[in-house]
Amino acid sequence: MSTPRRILVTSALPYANGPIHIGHLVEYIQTDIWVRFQKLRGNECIYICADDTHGTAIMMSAQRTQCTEEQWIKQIQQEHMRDFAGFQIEFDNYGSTNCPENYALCKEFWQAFKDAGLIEQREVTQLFDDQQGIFLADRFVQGSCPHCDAEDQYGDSCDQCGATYSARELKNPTSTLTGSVPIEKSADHLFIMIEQLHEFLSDWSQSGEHLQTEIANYLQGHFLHEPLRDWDISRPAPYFGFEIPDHLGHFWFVWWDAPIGYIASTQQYCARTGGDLNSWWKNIDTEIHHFIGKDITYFHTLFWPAMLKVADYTLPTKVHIHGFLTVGGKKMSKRDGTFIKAETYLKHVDPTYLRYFYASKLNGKVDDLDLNIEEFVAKVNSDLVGKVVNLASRTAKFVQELGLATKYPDDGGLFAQGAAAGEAIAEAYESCNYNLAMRLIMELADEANPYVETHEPWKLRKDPARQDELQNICTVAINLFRQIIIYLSPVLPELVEKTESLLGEQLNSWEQAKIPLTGSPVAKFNHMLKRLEKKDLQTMIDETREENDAQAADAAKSMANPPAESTENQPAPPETDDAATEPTVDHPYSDSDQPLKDEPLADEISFDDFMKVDLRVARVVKAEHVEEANKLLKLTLSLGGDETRQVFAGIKQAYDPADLEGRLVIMVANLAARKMRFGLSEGMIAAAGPGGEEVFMLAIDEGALPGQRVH
RNA sequence: GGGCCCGUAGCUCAGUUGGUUAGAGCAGGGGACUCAUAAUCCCUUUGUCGGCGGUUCGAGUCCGUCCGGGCCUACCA
Repeated sequence: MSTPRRILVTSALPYANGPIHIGHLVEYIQTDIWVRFQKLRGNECIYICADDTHGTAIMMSAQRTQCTEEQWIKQIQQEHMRDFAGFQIEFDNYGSTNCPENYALCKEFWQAFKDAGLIEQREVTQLFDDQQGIFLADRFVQGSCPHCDAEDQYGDSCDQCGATYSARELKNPTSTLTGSVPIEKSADHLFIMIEQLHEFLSDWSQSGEHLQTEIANYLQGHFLHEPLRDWDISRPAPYFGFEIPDHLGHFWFVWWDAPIGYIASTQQYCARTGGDLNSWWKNIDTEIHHFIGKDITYFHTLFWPAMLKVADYTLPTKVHIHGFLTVGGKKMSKRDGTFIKAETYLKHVDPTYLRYFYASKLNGKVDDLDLNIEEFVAKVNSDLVGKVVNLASRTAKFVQELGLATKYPDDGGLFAQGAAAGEAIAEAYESCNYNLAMRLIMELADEANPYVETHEPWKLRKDPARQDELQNICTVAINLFRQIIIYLSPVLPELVEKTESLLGEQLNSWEQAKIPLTGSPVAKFNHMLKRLEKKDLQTMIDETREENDAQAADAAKSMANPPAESTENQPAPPETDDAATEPTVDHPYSDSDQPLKDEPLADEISFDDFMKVDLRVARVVKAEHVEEANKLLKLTLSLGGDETRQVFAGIKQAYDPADLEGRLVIMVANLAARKMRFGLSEGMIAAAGPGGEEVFMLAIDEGALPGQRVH
């Protein structure tokens, strides 16, 4: 065997502003599997992580719950660690970016940048919330677009006309924190002139060794083709973070200290275990592997390598970037109950299932991966229960008294074949192509079950003269099972423990899959894995929905000072920053979900589909009762000029014709005419509501003209 | 508008440096078994490999183009 590799592995630091959900878990499970695999192979490997604890959002959360930031992040960290443990994610050290080790390292990196002459001071004018005493990041300001006057736009760009601008250009700006009108205020900021590292970053990122090709292309296309912009690395007080020693009153931006937290957490690991930090972070013989989501790519592939380079630390061997989780083909959503917290999942469903399912979907690419409920159930039950566990469950009890044969019997080469497959499976794990690894392993299970089938141990059992034969058959079956469990052990640690109890043997090395187990006793077989029931998943989803409803109700109660909360980050691990975090203000209204239940959303359409519908502003020039009709009014609509349409609208119980004449409505102008009992209807009026008296027509703001199209 | 990724059986996907009649699992259909968690085993149906054009003796695999899906980013690439 080759000499053991020395490998340091990290997952992105989860932001200490919200709970872990199943989207986060894609990454932590992916990483945990990789780490367990490396350890199983005999490599020296440590898994390092920590909570990311600094920044404005944390400050706001602490304020809202009326505790100190330290109290807040401590509690969140405990929740995070509890949830990770629940999913059998095993860190060698789990720290916090808010620790003395991290501060010291931040200073060291800072000094290196100063020595290299890469820091520059400049004055920046920003909007400032006087009431809160805080500078406002773009996403914390709302106002009207300076170009098209669209209302309620954020401070960076307009989602109506697409214009980009600075927050200071917004008309009638308000702070989303307090609702007050922000003022302009200047402050000094410190910038890193990262352009000076351009050549290094091009070489490093384009070498083909460290990044997936699509990521390298992305960096080239978006950043490296032009001079790199200076990086604003400081934030003026108040800010929850580390104060910059030689610029008191200013703090390092959270993205400075967050990745350095990887090193700080390693340092804690070394202190605890008597190791040497430099042997991990300043040693070209140590591999460094970062696992991250695609949302934080450029922090880890541009800024972070630059920081390591300047401070003279080892550069990452590989940055493994994964996509987001979708559920049922759609983004996770609170409304659908698919925004499932780790905690909620664990109340209803075995974590083993999710670990296996993610493993079966992960392929080492940046593609998003989908959790489909039906597929989830089918895969887990068919593969794990039906194929793998079944092997033990159908044979173990036959040899409970006999134990395993002392000599491994002739099995027609099955075990040897499984042993030979080990290298291909290992390669698949190594390259994060777990999907392939799972397929290769299941092929082995597909060979093993027919073996049992054709040798019919249940018949031999009844014949006292053929007990040796029975023992041999079961020895083979149990060994094939054991081999499969070893290969699956990075994914399913719990199943390994159960197998260890069954066989009275520690399974902790990949090599064990090459040598059959013989002559040892077999314990009483206990159920290893329940079948996954769809109804358990449904219960979990229902509960998630209820949690969200309750949360919305709470938010409505405490709407006096709407908090800026950012727990709704996309599935990927949200190490976060002011710009990347979308502080989705949980809106204060608690509208019922009934209308959507009554009439679920229609299938998605393309833009072109939408454009087929020609909606027009029209003026009601005449409105009359239709005597024999219960629901209909006969309207004459003008599209301007001589263009008029006769439309029968089912709004009789809701509107008095006299009130309608003269007002503007929205009509579907290109709908095929329809012959009705009372005449021809040449279009429809746009309105909402269940019907009867509850019909509400669309109104349009002053200034719109009949005939104008609605876009 | 630009960039990247993707488009193979009903579903999830494999298809190695282009090479013979395109595969697996699941689902579906038929049969067998009863040790096992209504698990297992055997047999079995299905594909204009998104469309078109090109290179080649030969293309799912290379090139061009178009259509469709996703993501990223914008009057910069």
